[in-house]
Amino acid sequence: MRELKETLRQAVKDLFNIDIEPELTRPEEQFGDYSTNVAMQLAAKLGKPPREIADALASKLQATEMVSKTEVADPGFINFFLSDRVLLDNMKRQPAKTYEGQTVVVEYSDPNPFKVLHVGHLYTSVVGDAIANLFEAGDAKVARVNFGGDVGLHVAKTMWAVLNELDYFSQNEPKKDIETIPEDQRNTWLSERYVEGAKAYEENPEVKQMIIELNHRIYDLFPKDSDKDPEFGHIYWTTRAWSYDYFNQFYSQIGTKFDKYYPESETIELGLKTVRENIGKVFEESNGAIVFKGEVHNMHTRVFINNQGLPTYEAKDVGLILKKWGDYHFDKSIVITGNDIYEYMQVVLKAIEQIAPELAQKTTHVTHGMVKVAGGVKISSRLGNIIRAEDVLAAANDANKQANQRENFDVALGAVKYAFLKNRIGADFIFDPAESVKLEGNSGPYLQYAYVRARSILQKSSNKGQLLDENLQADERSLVRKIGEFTEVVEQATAELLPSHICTYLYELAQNFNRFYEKNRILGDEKEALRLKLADAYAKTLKNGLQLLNIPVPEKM
RNA sequence: GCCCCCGUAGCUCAGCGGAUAGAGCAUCUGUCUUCGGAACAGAGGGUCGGCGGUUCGAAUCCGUCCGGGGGUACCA
Repeated sequence: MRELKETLRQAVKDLFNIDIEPELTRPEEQFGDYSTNVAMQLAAKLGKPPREIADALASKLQATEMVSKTEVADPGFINFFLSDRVLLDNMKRQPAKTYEGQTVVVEYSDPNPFKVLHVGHLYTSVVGDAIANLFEAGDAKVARVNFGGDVGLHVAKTMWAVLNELDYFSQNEPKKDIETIPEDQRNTWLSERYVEGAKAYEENPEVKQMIIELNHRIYDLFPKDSDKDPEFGHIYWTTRAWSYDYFNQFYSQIGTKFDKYYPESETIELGLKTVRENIGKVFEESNGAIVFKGEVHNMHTRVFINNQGLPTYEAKDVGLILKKWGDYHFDKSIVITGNDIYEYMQVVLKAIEQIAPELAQKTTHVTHGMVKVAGGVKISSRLGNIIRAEDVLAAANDANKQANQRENFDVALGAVKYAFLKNRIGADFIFDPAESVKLEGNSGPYLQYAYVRARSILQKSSNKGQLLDENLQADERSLVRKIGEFTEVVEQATAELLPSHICTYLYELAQNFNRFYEKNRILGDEKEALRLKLADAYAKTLKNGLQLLNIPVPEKM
């Protein structure tokens, strides 16, 4: 409420000749629509009791068009009650265009080709989508990007097992053709190879050596040229394509769409070049490797180029940040990852800060916790004791089907997404697929259903509703007040990078409406016109909010 | 050892400097032949991990201790 803040600032200036930035908060409903603590802040400065200051300010602010009532409460809160007119107008507000003209790059999900998508990928995809959407709501130009390791030791491990499976290490001729793997099994088959390769790498020194050599051979395929190492190249490029197909298919299933994939292979050249150019300035040689000494910055040392001359993840990340900059010239770059790589990223960003300070300064690293699945989802030991992303969705879908004797993937997906999003980003949390689809209480389906109900009422009437009657009764007023908070919540969620605020708000909003709806008629009531308008504003807000979270909004369930 | 994150009701989590600490689930009690009840109303249940400090005011900020998780040179 910019206007109210201005009025307040002016009043403080007039009365006490002090310039302050007054704080306006949303108090509990009983206390009013907005509240300020300026009197407490000024008390020490003025040497007066806060209550006295509050009284003076309140009487000065008594009668304005916006505010119908001002109250002072102990120890010195000033509470403002908005007029019904203003409250009704607030329902029409749009989120502030805080990021107009800005470009925001959001990187998330980041699965590695040749490996399986697990719950963690599902989680960061959901959270990343929501954060990206929030910035779009603030009018930013948003690029959703995805970084993944198509080169590196994990790929070499997979390729070893692939070659082994295709008889490349035996005397048998001819070798098996990669294309003979049935299409619907390809991705699982490939993920199993990774687990196999990783195991062999640990257990068999001979294999370990082969894998290390394969790693070089993979790097040597780049830059891409179909004539390089043709037989091996064919297998690599074919299986790599399988992985990206699988990713795209999965993302489309959950309604995610990336603007750009950054395979690690595309960041190597720039990463290596940048690190090498800065040896002696930022990086130094140590035991044959190129490292960044973090200790002077109260961090730890990390290797950027290993003693075989290959880039580690660190050098690739340097390349990635520079690539992103070249592609987007972003105002803000957000990278969402698990909190296990917090310290790692601190070091990388510190290194980049020495090379391109403005890029480090524009980058925000959001770290999230681990999703611990409570039960009801199978754990795949063949794929390395992980919970696959697709199994989580399947479990939610089954639970929903059982509870409702009917399949509706939108509901299952909404349940999972909401269960993920309602938690504050940061700490580990437990996800219970059965609980999330229960459709009661604070859940995605509750909100979807709330929307469906409201739409159903609206569709029964040809009356579009009107705001003729501006005398709101208590529960009408409460609903209007809540709807009007939406844009503020969106702005806060964006600024704090916390979509969970939207979840909390939407649930409170739906409860508010359900309470109203329980006690009052809409259709056929003498206040039908007003109430239809409220129901319409409510439904639209609910839909906007769910769409911001990228949760499906079905019209019927 | 050093660094980072987490510890709020039986369980899962909100709240992150303000007014009696909130919700969902679970337990118990009501409403109820619905504008779609996947709802609504109510009850019980809390040393906000412990101890200090800062502040008019601390679950929230700082210090310290305890408990859990993660990171700490050629993995990502």
